[in-house]
Amino acid sequence: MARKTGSHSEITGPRIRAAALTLFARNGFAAVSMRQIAAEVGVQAGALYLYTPDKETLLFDLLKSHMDELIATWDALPPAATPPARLEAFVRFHIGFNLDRADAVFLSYMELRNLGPANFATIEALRRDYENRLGAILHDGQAAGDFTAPDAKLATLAIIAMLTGVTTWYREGGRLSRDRVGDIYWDMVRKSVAA
Amino acid sequence: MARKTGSHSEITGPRIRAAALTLFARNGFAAVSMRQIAAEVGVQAGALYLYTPDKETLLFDLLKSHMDELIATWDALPPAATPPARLEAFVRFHIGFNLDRADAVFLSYMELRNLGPANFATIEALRRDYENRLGAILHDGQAAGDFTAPDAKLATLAIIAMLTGVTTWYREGGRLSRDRVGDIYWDMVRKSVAA
DNA sequence: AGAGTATCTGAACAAGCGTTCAATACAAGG
DNA sequence: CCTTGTATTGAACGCTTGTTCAGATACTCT
Repeated sequence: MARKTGSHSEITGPRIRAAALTLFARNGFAAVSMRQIAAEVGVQAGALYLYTPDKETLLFDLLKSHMDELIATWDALPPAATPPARLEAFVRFHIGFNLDRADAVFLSYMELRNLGPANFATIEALRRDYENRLGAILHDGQAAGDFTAPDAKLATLAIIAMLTGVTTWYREGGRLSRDRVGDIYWDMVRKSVAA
Repeated sequence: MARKTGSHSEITGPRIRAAALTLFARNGFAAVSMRQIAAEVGVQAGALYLYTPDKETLLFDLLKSHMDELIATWDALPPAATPPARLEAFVRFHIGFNLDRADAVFLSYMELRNLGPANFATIEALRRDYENRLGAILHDGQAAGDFTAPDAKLATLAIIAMLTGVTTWYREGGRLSRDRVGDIYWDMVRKSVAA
């Protein structure tokens, strides 16, 4: 027997990626087997190879599309007028976007080491690309006298680390709403680079 | 044949832990085999079980002794007089200690999921213990009017995430010295919770 | 109705996994 | 020199791994 009723490529493909994302984030790339992913989708392991050439590429595609979407979504937002307004927008955007995709964020920061050199370089470049958008805001604000960061590059990395950390503890329905978390972090970021 | 010349338990044990720490941090817990660890030490896989009951316990022992040492080292420092001085000491201590143990720090934040529930709870409790030391500083400073953090708990997590992030990019012999990094981060932290 | 194609199964492959254990080699003490 | 105990080997255990592929099924188009 083969081919279940009503099964289609356009359905199975996304389901495989979704299952892989969740399982990789929860258990780690190396700890998850192709058979586990297949079972989650309700399919045999062999069928996965209709959708990915191998396991590493499956991970890479997840990371790459996450980074692409992160950058594209930010770039699609209308830029605010002043550097402080742009910084506030960045803080709120980064927290909100990452909270919606906690699994992908965790993967992006933890499983890069399972990529081959070429794939690793691709994801690293995208990450730098994104960080540079924050770097540019800080640079512009410095030039305009809005900010005083002793080192723009370090401030970029420090702020991103701080914001990304939200995904490790935030729980929906907890003590604080997303907006409130955004308010508090914006207050800290604003002051940390204040002139 | 068995037992190489001059090999002793007091030497092999630490070497196993050191090799496991490096390999786990570099490749991930699940991706590293007992045979790889043994090979790194120059021993057969079976010999590892003279020093650990199983693979998970090996990981747990690494994480536990790291957390114990982190807390003990901080507690052994003479407490500074005022909350701002204590905060500065914490910032510089956390960066310095973690830079010396980048592998262990990475493990502590990434491989908790490979622990069973009991071991997981133990490490989590130690982490909270450590975070509470920063929380107490912020609380005291708030009461004394030195700081204005909108939410002490969030400020704690934000600052720790920011400081721990240093280990992901700092390279010895790079553009900035450790002290300079400490200066810059202290400046940002100080302002972020300023009254 | 029949042909063709896309989708999936189920078994197989060699390799590697964590772990156990009898046999063995060495070091130390008497 | 001989015994005792510790440290280690090397083979073996049953199981799982990523990946391949011939064959079977269901859908689509003519």
